[in-house]
Amino acid sequence: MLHDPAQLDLMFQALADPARRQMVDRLSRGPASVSQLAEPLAMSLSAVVQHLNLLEASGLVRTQKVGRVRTCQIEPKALRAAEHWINERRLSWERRLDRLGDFLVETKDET
Amino acid sequence: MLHDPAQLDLMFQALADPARRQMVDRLSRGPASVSQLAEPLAMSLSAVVQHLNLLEASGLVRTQKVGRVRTCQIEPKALRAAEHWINERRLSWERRLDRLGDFLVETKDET
DNA sequence: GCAATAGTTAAGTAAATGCTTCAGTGTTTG
DNA sequence: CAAACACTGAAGCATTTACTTAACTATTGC
Repeated sequence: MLHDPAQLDLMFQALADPARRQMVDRLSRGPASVSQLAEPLAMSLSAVVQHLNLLEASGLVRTQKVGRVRTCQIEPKALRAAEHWINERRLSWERRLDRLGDFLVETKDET
Repeated sequence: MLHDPAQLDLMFQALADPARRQMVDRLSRGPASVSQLAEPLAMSLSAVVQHLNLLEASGLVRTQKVGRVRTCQIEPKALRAAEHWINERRLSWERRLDRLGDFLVETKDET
């Protein structure tokens, strides 16, 4: 479910915005309400709610409402999925470089 | 230089687009020319060049022109920077959960 | 019950994004 | 040298994005 390309798309899209990354950063230090998330941001509460909805749709953040306050937390599984996508590509490249290096070493003294 | 927030911004922005991620994916399997990058994509070569320029500006891809062909490769250091950003936030959250778990275990038999 | 609090929703708008086409620029190849 | 090749750049356009304001709905505290 987390590796389906549509979800991955939403995640990277969500992480593309500085305000949303700041929200994720704040949440990485612990849960927060919508107003707490909004506090350091130079925009209306309404804008923050819209960002938060994107973050939730992407799976990066989970929220639950108790009374009138919505408490938000990070969903580490989603973060891990994005991390994993990048990591696989990087490793694929680096393994390729390693093989190339091996080949060069092997052929070095075959002149 | 890679951890400066502006560069990180460009990187996540670059990774947000599916076509650009597909290009990164292709490049993770080895270098490619602009036309080779364009081949699987359902858009004009010109559009691909525009995506490529973003990828290069973000630091994720490095290119060099020899004759009339521009050869592109992944810059693993940049990928690592994006990876690192996500990883730190996830770990920060998970460490917090661990401490919380420890606390609950420690307090359990103090009834 | 009536404020104040915490958030939600809708509508509008300016700017950014992701394309397209078209008219180039250098570079090889026959 | 001429034609094909591999891009490149500018202009234009439709859509999406990131906001804003304003009106509204639930809670909670006095």
